Amino acid sequence: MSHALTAKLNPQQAAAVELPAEHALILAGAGSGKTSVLTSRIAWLLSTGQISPSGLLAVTFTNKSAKEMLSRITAMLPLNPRGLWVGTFHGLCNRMLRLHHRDAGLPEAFAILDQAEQLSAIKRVLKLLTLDDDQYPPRTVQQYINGHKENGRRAADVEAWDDYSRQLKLAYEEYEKQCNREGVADFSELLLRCYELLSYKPEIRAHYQQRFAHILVDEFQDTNRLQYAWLKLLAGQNSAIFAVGDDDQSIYAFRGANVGNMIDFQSDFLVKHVIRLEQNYRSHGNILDAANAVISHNTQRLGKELWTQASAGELIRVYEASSDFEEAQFIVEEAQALIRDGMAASEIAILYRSNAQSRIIEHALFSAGVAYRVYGGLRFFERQEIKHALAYLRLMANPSDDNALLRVINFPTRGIGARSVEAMVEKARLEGCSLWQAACMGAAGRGAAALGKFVSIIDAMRNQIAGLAMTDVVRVMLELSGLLAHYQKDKDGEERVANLEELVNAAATFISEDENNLIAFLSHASLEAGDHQAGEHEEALQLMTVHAAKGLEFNAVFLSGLEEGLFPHENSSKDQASVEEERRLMYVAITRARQRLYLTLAQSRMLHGQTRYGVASRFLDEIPQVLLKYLNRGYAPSSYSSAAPSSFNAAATAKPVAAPKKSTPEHGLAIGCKVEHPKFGLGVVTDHEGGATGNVQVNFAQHGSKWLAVAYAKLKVV
DNA sequence: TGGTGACCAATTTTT
DNA sequence: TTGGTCACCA
Repeated sequence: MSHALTAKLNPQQAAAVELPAEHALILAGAGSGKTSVLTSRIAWLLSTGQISPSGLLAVTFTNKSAKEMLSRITAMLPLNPRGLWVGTFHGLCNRMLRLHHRDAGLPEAFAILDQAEQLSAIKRVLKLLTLDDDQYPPRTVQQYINGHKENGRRAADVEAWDDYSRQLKLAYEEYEKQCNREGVADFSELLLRCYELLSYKPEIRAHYQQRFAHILVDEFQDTNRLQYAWLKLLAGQNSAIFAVGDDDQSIYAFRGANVGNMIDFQSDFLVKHVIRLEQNYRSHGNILDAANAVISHNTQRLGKELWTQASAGELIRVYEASSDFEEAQFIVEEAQALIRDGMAASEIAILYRSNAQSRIIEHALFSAGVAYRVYGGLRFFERQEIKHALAYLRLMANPSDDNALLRVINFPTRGIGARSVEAMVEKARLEGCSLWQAACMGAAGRGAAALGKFVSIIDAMRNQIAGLAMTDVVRVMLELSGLLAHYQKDKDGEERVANLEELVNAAATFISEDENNLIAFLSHASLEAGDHQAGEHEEALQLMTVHAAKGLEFNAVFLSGLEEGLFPHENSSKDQASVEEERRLMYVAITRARQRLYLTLAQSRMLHGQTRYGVASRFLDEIPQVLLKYLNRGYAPSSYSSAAPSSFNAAATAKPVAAPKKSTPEHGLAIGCKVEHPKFGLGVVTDHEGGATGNVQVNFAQHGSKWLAVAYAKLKVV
């Protein structure tokens, strides 16, 4: 068995998989088969009978990688995934806290606040303390609180020397109290609370320490201090931690990731086994050479150099555009050439340092009629209508969830205005009770009837759902709350109604894979906000930030905006540490490409409404010239057409490509063009979103402005 | 109670 | 340039 598992691995990978049950650090370079090693290790441990499934804990950062790991393991071995402790840090902490909620000092039905909900909870605290928004911006306070939690500090542990920090500390204290009163936990609370559970309850700690003989950690370079401390508590005398990570891909310091954990791990745990996975299975040689060259400029490294058995491949193409507009044009036409040559659009990525850069590229793509998909944006459980629905569900599960109550008390509107809410908040404060209890006591004056109605709606919901399946719980809620009716009445509510129906479906599928339980469903909704965007598997160009591209790979990658101030970003070019982080980001970007890499920059760029003239990024200079091929040497072309898009088949000499079509999109729907709709008549295209498969906004002469789906609306260019 | 205009700030983001 | 927030008004 063990032979079969390691047969496909290289010697370093195999060595890692078959390490003895001792602490180990695996330095896994980009594209070195990290996930295979992690899952093979698990499969090896289980199949050789060294541990039972219950003795294993594997932790990741994202649900995506947790799912990936789980599906790979269950593909190798017949296991019930539900019995396995494989999940995200937050997911596993939540699981532990649910099991021991009493010992953790949490109500059974505690709700999980996401970032946005935490922010509104903090705003309430600041209002209560009458702290000025300008001096104490809610976002700053949020960072302050999370920062302390991620370093294991409760409000009581925080030092305050001056008035300002005393106020912040006070806000933290009050926020803690509020969360406890309402029975809610934010994301960092899940970790901190679980950490405290393990440290204050020796018998629980001992139980898990004994149980988890093997703890495997993915993306170890991304762990923060608290996550590291949690791992340290969880690992007992007989546990072995198998940490996999890459210090060169540490790009999340800004949200608390501490690469230093890799060094601390080695000394704290007296790690004997450090294995480097340096053979890369993804990229051609030139791309790896460029990546190695760039990252070698960093001083703080554990040291690692990627190599490949693959050929050198093509040179890295550099294109210097005269403007951001022209840069976008170049990328689009070049990408079209690649697609024409047979490359799948979904195998082509356009990367940028900051989201703002996507606009102009999207515009160019749209004008050319090329399908594309932008990563980022709202996720399913973050949509307004879904948030409202979830708030009702949460209120049903836990009436003292004031956050949830405030969100829906007057949505759909039922005549409970700001003053009534204000009065209720004041009442709750005086009585020291929840808003729900205050609401139940009724109100004086005109607001009384409306408030009574709200209370009876919630009561009715709670009475009706007893014994119902999750889907029906959601249905009842949608009916009684009036949410569904509200959006059905709304002329632009079609999509929202569809999303609410999708929520019913989500509840249905949830039952099949988990227990039929409102609380579990709500946790699931908070911890897994869902897909970033629909149409993930559609054939389209992939647009995303370099951060979002981590972990992904593409046949061809366009890395745009290689200018000082953009990449490295100007906010990160002052001190060495942040430049090194930017350089790691560059390293991540380069190593996304399998076969072809384009580096593009623009001499002028529209930034904050002003034209800026940039200088080439220092990272460009850090790549050996021999690896680069300038597509427009001698630059400053008025039009990029001087550089003919080159064929994807590297051996072939660039074949002549048709002269670039200027603003003649294949579907003909560029902004400003006149169209005719069978029902609405004549109009002008004024805006668009989502590419050729997305929507266009048309201002119709007779019927005003409307958003229409390109694919369905029978628009004719006139 | 929702809509409008002034004003300001402006990486990267998972859970 | 864009987007978000906020005060003010019908």
